[in-house]
Order: sequence, then structure tokens, then C-alpha cells
Amino acid sequence: MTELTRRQRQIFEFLRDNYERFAYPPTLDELCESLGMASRGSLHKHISALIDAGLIEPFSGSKQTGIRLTAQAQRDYAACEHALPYVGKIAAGKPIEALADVHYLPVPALLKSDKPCYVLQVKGDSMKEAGIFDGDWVVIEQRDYARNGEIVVALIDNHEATLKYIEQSPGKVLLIPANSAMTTQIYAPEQVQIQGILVGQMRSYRVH
Amino acid sequence: MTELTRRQRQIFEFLRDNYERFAYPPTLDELCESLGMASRGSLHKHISALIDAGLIEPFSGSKQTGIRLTAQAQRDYAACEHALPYVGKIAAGKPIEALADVHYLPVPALLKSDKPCYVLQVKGDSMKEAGIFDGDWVVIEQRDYARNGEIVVALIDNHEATLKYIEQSPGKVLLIPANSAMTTQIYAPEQVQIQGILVGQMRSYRVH
DNA sequence: TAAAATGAGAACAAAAAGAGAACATAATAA
DNA sequence: TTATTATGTTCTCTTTTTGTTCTCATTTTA
Repeated sequence: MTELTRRQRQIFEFLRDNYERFAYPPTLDELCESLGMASRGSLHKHISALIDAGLIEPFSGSKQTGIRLTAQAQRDYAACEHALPYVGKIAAGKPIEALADVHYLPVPALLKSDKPCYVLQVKGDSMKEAGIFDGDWVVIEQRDYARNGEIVVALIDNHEATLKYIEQSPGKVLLIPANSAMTTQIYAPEQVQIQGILVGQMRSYRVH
Repeated sequence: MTELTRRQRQIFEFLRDNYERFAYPPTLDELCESLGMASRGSLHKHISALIDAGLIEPFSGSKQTGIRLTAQAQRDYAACEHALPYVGKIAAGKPIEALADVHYLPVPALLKSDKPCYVLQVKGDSMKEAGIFDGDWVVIEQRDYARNGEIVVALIDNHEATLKYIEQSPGKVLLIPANSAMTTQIYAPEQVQIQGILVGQMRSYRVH
């Protein structure tokens, strides 16, 4: 397999990191514009190299399908060896404060699951009796369901996100803080959307 | 193999320690700038020597690949920079239970200091109110002194090790647990040997 | 003082990157 | 259907980047 040039890698990473920005797999022209390039032909040369490298799905002869990552490339993205995307901060009662530029944090395999994960930074003390403090980083496995007793990232009424213990019974969902100064919240199942469950945690004691 | 000159060693160490700062393997020009040099040709001479020494990957004839460390150099790098030795378990009242085969745990830069560090696994609940639970991994900076209020690994009377808050005053040393069910221990300074201070912490929520 | 090491800078060739045109086919609209 | 636009492909040409090889001056070291 031919090795990638710097520009080719750069284009692949752009695609990998910004794939959801495109409503549909982008065409050469669309990608050109996103990359600030003027020539479709030039881009095509790079895309061809990425196809040869097995990172982008080959254009299936007759169809005009856009540029799509291969399963392998997507897997690499999710697993990303050691590094996980650090996507933002989570504070009880607020939506996840997303970052403009997602960057990657190397995370020991120990702290991840074998499913796609991401990293959030905790704001607030709602889980302090579970040993999760303000400023800690948490590793979250991306998942839309949970078992009772797990700590979940839940989106409530579609606009506030929180990290809590979950207890689900028919007709209601309890989100339980680990802080005796705070109270358990009770919701209807349709109000609560699970965005992931806690699988790892990190804390730094250095003053940054 | 030719021996390295001082400057060559210096350049190699810079590269080794700052490799992740570069999004891509740096070119001669980029390295020049990082090093504050003005001449690409001069740097090239040093890089050539490092290639001969087997520390930097030879430029593959036709391709313009940047400056990359060899596998050997990366291994050396990983051993002391990204990965930390996991040396054993620490339980209050017992010496550190050393492991027969030390293995290495990759640790995010975030959780370490710039001094030598190692990793221990915590046994017991003596620090649970500080959010440090049984089974957690802690990153310890190797150091034989501490500031008051820091969490330290201390060896008492040369045979039991423990993780506690420290308060030092002339003539006595307090080792303070973060557990209201346990009591502060008071020692003479010569009884207490500091083995390191807490700089990072990790927890896995998976069932292993 | 002589040798070694370091650095600046110029000149060069190959590689990489980009622009733009031309073309064939696919998708879509009239 | 036919005309038109969109999309992928293949060229040529130019510019920029990058590794390489020099010469020469300056600094450091023995």
C-alpha cells in the first residue's frame, strides 16, 4: 500500500472529523469548497490515493455516490487506538457545551469499553459522593440504553444534559444524584434520552 | 555507529519530547523554525547523523515524508513519556505490594507531571472522601518531599506504605485520611519517608 | 593554533500540490 | 423523448515544497 502524503492525511482527517457536517456524502465539488480548493481535478488525485489506501469507499463505476469513508476508516475513527474525542463539558441542568475544535485525548484501554467512546469534562458536584468531582474527565460509552444502577449521560426534554445514576421502571425514569444536598428527579421515559454510560474516569491534581 | 555530538543529542531529545506537538511528522523547515534555526541545510546535517545512528527513519527515497522517529526511538520514548510503570498495589498499613513483572500503562499527559512518575492501584477506603476509591489507579510523581496539603505515598517505619494527606510541622508529621471513620496518625519526621505525591487518578467502571 | 562542530545561505532536482480545461456518463428537468 | 446540469475522470501546465549538496564564516573544543 502506498503511503499517504501529508496533504492526503490532512484531507482524510478533515473528512473523518467533519463527516457529520455533510448532510449527504460530499461530492468532489463540495469537498473542494470545504477545503478551500479551487480545482476538482486536484482533489481527485488525493481522493484516489485515499481509495487505494482503503480509507475511502471506491466510486462504484456506474453510480454517482459521494465520498464515503470505508468501514475500516470509521472503525479507526471510533476506536482511534488510544485517543478519544474530547467533545465538551457537562454540567447538570445545561446542554453539553460542545467544543468548536474536537481534539483527542489519549486514554488507557483500561478506561474504555470496546464500543465507541468519547470524553467529557464534569462541571458541578452532583456526583461527588460517587467520587466524581468538578473538573474530572469522564469516559462515556456511546449507547442509547442503560441498565439500572449505571451512571449515564442523559438528555432531558431535549435540552439539558446531566450525569446521574439511572433507575428505570415501567412508566418512569429516576435520575439520582450522588449528593445528599440534591434530590432525585423523576421523569417520564419519553423525556429522557440516554446518550451514553460511564465507563472510565480521570482526574488531574496538578494546577494547570 | 558514530557517536552523537552534543547538538545532535539535543535535537533528538527535542524531537522525542515534543513529537506530539507536530500534527504531522515535521519537515526540515518546520523543525528549523521550532529549533530557532535559520538554515535547512545545517539541520539536514544533524538529521543525517541521527539517521545513521538509527534514531530517525531514513527518508524513503522517492517520498517526501517528514522526520519520523524509528520504532526503537519511539519505544524508548513511550517507555518513559507516555507509558508509566505500574508497580503494584498500595493499601493502608501494608508495604507496597510489588509486582513481579512491572508492566506499563499508557497515561494521558494530563494526568502526569513532567517529573518521573509511576502508577499504583489503591486498596482500601482511607481516602474515599477525597474521591479515591478502592481499585482506583493513582499516578504518583516520584519525590521525597511534599508541601502541606498534598496527598502523598508515605512509607512508615520502613515497612508500611499508605496514601494520605500530609501536614508537616517542626517535630511531627500528620498523615490524615479522608475517611471520617479513620483517625489521623501522628509520627516523628524520621519515621516517615515520602515516596511520591499524587498527580493523577483513573477509575474504570467496567466489570473486569 | 589546529581540528571539529555549528550555522547561514545559495543552488538544484524531484516530489507534491494546485489550477484549469476537456470529456464521458449519470442524474435531473423540460 | 431531449436538453441541461452534475459528477467523476483524465489530461497538461505552473507553482510551491522539500530533501540534498555545496561553499563559506563563526564558534567551540582539544
